[in-house]
Amino acid sequence: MSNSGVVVPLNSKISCDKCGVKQSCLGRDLCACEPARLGEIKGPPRLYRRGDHLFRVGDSFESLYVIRSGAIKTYLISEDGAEQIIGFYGPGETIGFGAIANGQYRCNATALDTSSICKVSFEAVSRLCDRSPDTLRELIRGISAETVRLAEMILLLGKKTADQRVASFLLSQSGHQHERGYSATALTLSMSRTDIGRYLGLTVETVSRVLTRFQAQGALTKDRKQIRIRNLKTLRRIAGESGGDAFIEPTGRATLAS
Amino acid sequence: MSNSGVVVPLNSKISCDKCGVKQSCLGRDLCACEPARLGEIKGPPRLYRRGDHLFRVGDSFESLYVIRSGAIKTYLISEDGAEQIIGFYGPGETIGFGAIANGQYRCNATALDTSSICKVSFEAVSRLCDRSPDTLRELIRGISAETVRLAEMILLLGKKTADQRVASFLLSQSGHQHERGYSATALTLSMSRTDIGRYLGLTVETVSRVLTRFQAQGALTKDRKQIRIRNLKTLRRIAGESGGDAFIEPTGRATLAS
DNA sequence: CGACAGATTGAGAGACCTCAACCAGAGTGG
DNA sequence: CCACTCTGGTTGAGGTCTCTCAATCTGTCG
Repeated sequence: MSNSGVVVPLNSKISCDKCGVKQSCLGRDLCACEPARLGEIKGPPRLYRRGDHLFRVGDSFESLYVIRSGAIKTYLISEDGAEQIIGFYGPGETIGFGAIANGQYRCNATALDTSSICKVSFEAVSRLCDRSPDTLRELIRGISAETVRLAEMILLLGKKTADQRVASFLLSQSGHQHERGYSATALTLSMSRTDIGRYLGLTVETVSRVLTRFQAQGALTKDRKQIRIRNLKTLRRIAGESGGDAFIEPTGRATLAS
Repeated sequence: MSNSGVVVPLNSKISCDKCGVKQSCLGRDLCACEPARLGEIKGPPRLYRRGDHLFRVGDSFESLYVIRSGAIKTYLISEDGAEQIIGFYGPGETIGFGAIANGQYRCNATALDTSSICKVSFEAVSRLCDRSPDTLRELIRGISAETVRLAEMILLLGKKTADQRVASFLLSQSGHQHERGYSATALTLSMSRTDIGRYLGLTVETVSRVLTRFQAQGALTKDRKQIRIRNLKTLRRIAGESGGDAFIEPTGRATLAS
């Protein structure tokens, strides 16, 4: 796109050097290798507002998107109009991998919050890969990791109860926030209850009820999008993760410590 | 299938030239580029019997596996021991992508039938990628396509009814068989009802009941693993695919033609 | 303040699961 | 050849987890 920075209050001259997510950005070496053509291969971070779309199913594929800040969801729409969220993504993560295969984006991507996103030309990344094995390895590892995440999502949707799904989701959020240097127990969710449901294959009401029950059981406290985990071990046990003194009643629903 | 007509005693000298799936095999150019080291980078096809494992979760990653013939399933085991099948794979398909990210296989893979499989050293493929952009593109496209398939699976598990799941599954099988030059309506399933259930997030009983109902409705006839699709359009409508004169009752279950 | 979207809570319904019995075909061994 | 076993598939009855429908509540925004 343009380097002129009209749309965006962000400084178009922001250097990749100082970017907070550069260590996980596929474009980082592009800056070093082809600084003169930077504008061509990797636009300046653009700002998306809540609800803005990065791309939609069927859009022709040009770029991967690297998230500098904010939160993005990707989703599919079923024939009868229902929305299934495929993933929530945050700073440092890259989206758009599915489009590589056939030149079209295969899901929709929209901002959950105001987000700063770098568009990275896939053509440029490909070129870079020819010379930089590191970049190539990073790209392939990124897509590979995504397949693992999706497979685990399939396990969750295919086999887990509502309690397990919500607990797993919270633990996952906790992990991500922790990785990014935030508290592992004081979560600030960027998505609505509705979106949590659309992600976990549950209705809003079920999500709400489960959270309420978790709160009643002392596993967490909640206030809108602020979730404070009070008992990580309990959540782990409910989620069915090992390491949480896992104990699942043979008959079904996970039980809390008596 | 086999070039020589003999199923078992595979000749280690089998040439990639004559391989039936060479057009979709990542290793195909390895033969041409490094024929002298072929045995090192790409073993001869090995035969796996029903139930044999190609790899398990946690095994250290060395190779991708290209299916020459037969059928493979990949699966995960949940904390409480339930098996969720992630995918069924047939001739020409490559598995093991998830292991690239962190050097360990992240799912289990086992043969559903006697299968002929080529192990392709990932290290060798990587090396080849440095010189062959085509191979690289193929590798990346393969993984990318897998993320798309997994995302669609998530949509199925998160949003679809048992009827829709089974219908989608049958249509998918139909498509694959058709691609491979077989009938699109006379299906020979390589997996058990139990495995279909483990794939679709349903119990065996539900799968069985749905198939029985489809048969009663004239959409198909079944005999063990032989499924003959009698009305493709009806199946498409049930699956909720466009192009099948889609009509879904607002309240829920898809209806058949009256 | 009124309108509105998001979240919560309740009551009832339904799709799928669980438990259980029964059946069919493929081996196995006497 | 015929029990016998065993695995996989089908069918039935009943239970329940989650959904649907609906009402209420809360914080936000104009």
